[in-house]
Formats: sequence, C-alpha cells, structure tokens
Amino acid sequence: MSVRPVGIGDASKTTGVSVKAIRHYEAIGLIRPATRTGAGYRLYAEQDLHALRFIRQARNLGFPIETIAALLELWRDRERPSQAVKALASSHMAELDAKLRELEAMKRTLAALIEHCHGDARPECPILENLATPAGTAPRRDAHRCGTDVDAEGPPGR
Amino acid sequence: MSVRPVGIGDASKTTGVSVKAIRHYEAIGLIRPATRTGAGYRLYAEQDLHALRFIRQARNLGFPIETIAALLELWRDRERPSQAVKALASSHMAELDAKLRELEAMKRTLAALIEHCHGDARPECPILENLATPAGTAPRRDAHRCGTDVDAEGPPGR
DNA sequence: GCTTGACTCTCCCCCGACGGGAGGGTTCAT
DNA sequence: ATGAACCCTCCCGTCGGGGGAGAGTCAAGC
Repeated sequence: MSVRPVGIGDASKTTGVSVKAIRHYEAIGLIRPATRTGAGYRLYAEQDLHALRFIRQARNLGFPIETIAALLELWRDRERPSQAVKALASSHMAELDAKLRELEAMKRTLAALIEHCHGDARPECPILENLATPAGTAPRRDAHRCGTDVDAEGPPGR
Repeated sequence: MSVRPVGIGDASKTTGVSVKAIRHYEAIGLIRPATRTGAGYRLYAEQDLHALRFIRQARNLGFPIETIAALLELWRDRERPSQAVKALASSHMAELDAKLRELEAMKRTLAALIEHCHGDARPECPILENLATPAGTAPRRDAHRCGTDVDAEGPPGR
C-alpha cells in the first residue's frame, strides 16, 4: 500500500489520467493545488488519487468538466441528496441521447448515399449529386427516393 | 433568379452558411477568395453559392473540413471515379460508427447507474459510488450494496 | 566530482470549426 | 446629414487537453 504521497508521474500511472491532464485539472481548479516538494514537484496523496480516478471515470462517461466539478462536490458532501446527482446524470444522458440521434441521422443518410454509389471508375455519383443538390432544390422526386434528405440543423461541433 | 453576384449577407441567407463561416472557409482556403467591390466587400456568384451549399450539406453529414475539400475537388472533376468519393464517404461512416458506439456504451453505463439511483433526499447514490470505485477496484463483497454500507468508500473530507 | 538519463517545472502554441465582439469603413434611405 | 444596416479586419474564447521548448532536479554510475 502506497501511503506516502507520490509524484505526478506515478499519480498518472495509477489513475490513468495523463500528466498533462492532471496539471490542467489543477490549473482550472477542478482539483485542489497539489502540495509541493522543496523543489516544486507536485505530490499526491491517496485522497488526490481517488479524486483523479473519480474524474477519469466521469470523463469516460462523457461528463463535461464543469459537471464533474459539481459531481465532485456532491461526492464530498455526505449529506447530498441523491436526486441532485441523478439530475446531473440524467441531464447528461439527455445530451448523450441528442448527440446519438444526430449521429444516427447522419449515418442513415450517409449509408443510403453510399449504398447507391457504384464505387467504380465511372464518374456518376449519387453522393456528390446529393451534396450538390440540397433538399428542396431541383425536386427530382422520381419513382424511388434514394434515401433521406440531409436534415437542417448543424454539425456536431458545438 | 439572382444572376448578379450578391454580398456575403445574402450569400449566407441563401446558402444557410453563416457569414462568419463563409469568411472562415475563405481564410482556410476551402473556397476560393471572393471577388471584391471597390470598397472591399465580398461578392458571390451562383457558382460560389453552389459550393457553399455543397459545403453545408457535407457539414450536415458531419464531414470534417479537410474531407470536404477533397469532396469539392472530386465534385469539380467531371472525370472522377465514383469509387474515390465512395471511399471518402465510407471512411467517414466508419468514424461516425465508432463515435456512435462510444456514445452508446456511455449511455448504457449511465442508464444503468441512473436506474439504480433512488433520486430522493437520501445521500446514498450508486452513481457516485461507481464513479468513485472504478471497475476492478475494491471487488464487491455482496449483491446489494446500494444504500447499505454507507461508510465503506469515503470521499476525502475537505 | 561529473555526467547521464529520467523526471519535473512553467510557458506558450496547436487542434476543429467557427462565434463574439471591438473598432472602424461603406451604402442607402430619409 | 444622419442613422441604420451592412461590411471589413483583427483578436480572443470555446473544450479538453497534446506537443514541445527551455530549464531545473534527482538518483545512480563511473
């Protein structure tokens, strides 16, 4: 059992959080400033490692840093109402769900386009045609509609 | 039919690409530099608007800018082999798929945690417990530790 | 003692794909 | 002539860090 504080490298290894990330978390105030050796090296006690693991788990679930800060506070508060935690988690799940749906819509559309593309040496390509012909433009409602139109609403990068 | 070139505001309105984005696309070389009026205002012809719509469609499908640049080139090349387009699209679909799976995994885990959280005024919370107890750490001793065993995994006091 | 290599420190720029806003010029209608 | 509505070019901020420069620190080996 490592009882004595460890350096940032070991902290990184045992928690799975990169050295860069640990320093970053400290810089933005997500974790408290580490104690330092005389030479200014950071030292981490069990407590801190525990927090880092907590953060890593939360990041693995896709929680944004800001929410993790709130989760950490609730974690430290032994009187917290579990509904507060559940609310944060549910809210995050809703966001995951929204992103999921967005990706699924993209995937569906793209899959339909890909399916109809021969993928040979000839230049005809329904993929390019669809990109060049936004929904509503040049209404070519022929016999079989090849796939979904690209929906409005923006790309994932927000 | 607007035959004469339009300003960036109108270009934005008719293509659905924000003014900021249009300038950005020009700055990074995704679209060619717009012609300018004497006063330096950008002017866009039908061609350019078409390209902007193409870009918007591609963005809606989640294509990264770099890939869109390649798609634009293929679009302009009437001799392109459709397999080149299909390859780009398929590669992007694979990325969409990977992200989808990642999100789904997160969602599954989170949903399971949320389901087991009472969400009331009491402090017991399997969500926090799970975040604090990464898989493989402190192997669970008995079946139902949700709610019992409050003092087992204490967060660092502070 | 001296060097070597492995750590660590701070600081700053980079990614994607723009958005916000400052500080200024232009155009058009009133 | 003046106000509103455009437009311009910069520069900074987003989110979660990664990469690397330049410098300091520490233990071990010779």
